[in-house]
Amino acid sequence: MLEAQSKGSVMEFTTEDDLDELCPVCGDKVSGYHYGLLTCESCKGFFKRTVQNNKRYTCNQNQDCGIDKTQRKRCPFCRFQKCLSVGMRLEAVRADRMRGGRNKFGPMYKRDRALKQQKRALIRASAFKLEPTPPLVPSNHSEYSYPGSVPGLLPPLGPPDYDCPPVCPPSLGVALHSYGSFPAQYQYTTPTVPGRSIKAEHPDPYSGSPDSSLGYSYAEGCIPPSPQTSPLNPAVPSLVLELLSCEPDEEQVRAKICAYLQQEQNGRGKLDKPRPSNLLCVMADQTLFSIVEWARSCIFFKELKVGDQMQLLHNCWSELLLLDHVFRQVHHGRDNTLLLITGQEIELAGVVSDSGLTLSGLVQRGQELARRLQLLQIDRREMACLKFLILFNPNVKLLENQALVEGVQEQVNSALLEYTLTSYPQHVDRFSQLVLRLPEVRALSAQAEEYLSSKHLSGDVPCNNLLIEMLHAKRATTI
DNA sequence: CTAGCCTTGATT
DNA sequence: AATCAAGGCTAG
Repeated sequence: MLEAQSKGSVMEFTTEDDLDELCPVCGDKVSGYHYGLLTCESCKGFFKRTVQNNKRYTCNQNQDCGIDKTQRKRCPFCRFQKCLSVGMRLEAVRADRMRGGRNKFGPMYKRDRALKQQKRALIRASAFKLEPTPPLVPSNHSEYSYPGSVPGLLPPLGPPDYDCPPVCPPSLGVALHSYGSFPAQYQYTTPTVPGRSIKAEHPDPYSGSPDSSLGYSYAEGCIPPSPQTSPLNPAVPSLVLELLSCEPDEEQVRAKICAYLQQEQNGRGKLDKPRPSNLLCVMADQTLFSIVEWARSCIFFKELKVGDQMQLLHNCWSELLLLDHVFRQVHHGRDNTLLLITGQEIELAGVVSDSGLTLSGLVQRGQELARRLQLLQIDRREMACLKFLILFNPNVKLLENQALVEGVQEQVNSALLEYTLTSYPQHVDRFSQLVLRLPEVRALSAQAEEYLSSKHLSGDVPCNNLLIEMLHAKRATTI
């Protein structure tokens, strides 16, 4: 506990991992991530046996038996119900019984870890400063708050240390390829699936109905009373959760960009101070890199050939960039300052007065957009969906795999619709309120591109970078 | 059946 | 080479 006093680095003691948590099914000791979440070894085995062998149980009581470490053996029916209700994933049980390797939940586990760690850090932080203010963010829709946005605690642009001095080659092609070419992703061919209705681990993205992604059929009479998924989400469509799990870790992105800017600053002599506009440009450029990184690791997107990926990104990079900015302002929740991706705040009034008419107009329209989304109390799931709707734009022509793009657009659309209807039933036109923002995003981003282009032509934006490359590519390829 | 321990193998 | 979540094995 001595460490905590010297608050040199928050990341110092990441020890005492998640293994001290309790199994959400029975409360036993957790042994790792199993089928979607942290569970104990016995519930892992139980879940596996049940799904693999297509077990059907019945409850002798009222289907509400308490499940704990000592009683878990008593009623397998209720135990399995509990497994499902806490979120264990049927899809993670492999239809072909292939051993080893990893499945598509890998990134989700990673993200979950990061979140838990972040939460612990927040708890520690608030424990040390005896602050009687419970919530950071009034909105109870967002599951996490911005760590960088704690007012008055803005770091001086210097994250701890570490990794990747990003020697970024300013090319989308390189950025996309640096992944290595995607090996048509391993898919477990499911040659002989003995009469079971469980989908393979890697279902074809658009083979089935977007809903009912749990292709598990309950035996007659064993249907759970009403899957009131007890603790958290009221039946969030699984696709929405999937999209949410693709979201990058905000803090990591921030740290990376801060590190880059810091390095950049050290690189040039202390003499010439970079003009603010220049700095913003570099910041935007790095943000764009992070967006490309997000995209290429996204479900569906990573199935596309690099050519198609480039087409899609060329089409929507500025929209995604704009949306990233706007979402940040939504969370930030102050209309007199802008929150930058680095965590810094700048006075809105200053921006407006210092910049030309066009730029200040753009900024203000961005603020307007943020305000409307804020009034809606848009949540992170919805944000994730909107990003996909922008990325998978079926209007982009000449794609090799047009069908996937159209399919994804459709699926995300209906998943978002379902989500808004079930999670905000009192808010009937929420879905259209959300989707109607997209044309605005499109229009505003087009204006921003034009502005950037003019600045580039007049030599005011010296950066030779991804930003500019995208600008040119779009002009060349979009229809 | 249960649950602890073992083997696998893609990913990092 | 290490990781770690899948599946497998087998006493109790």
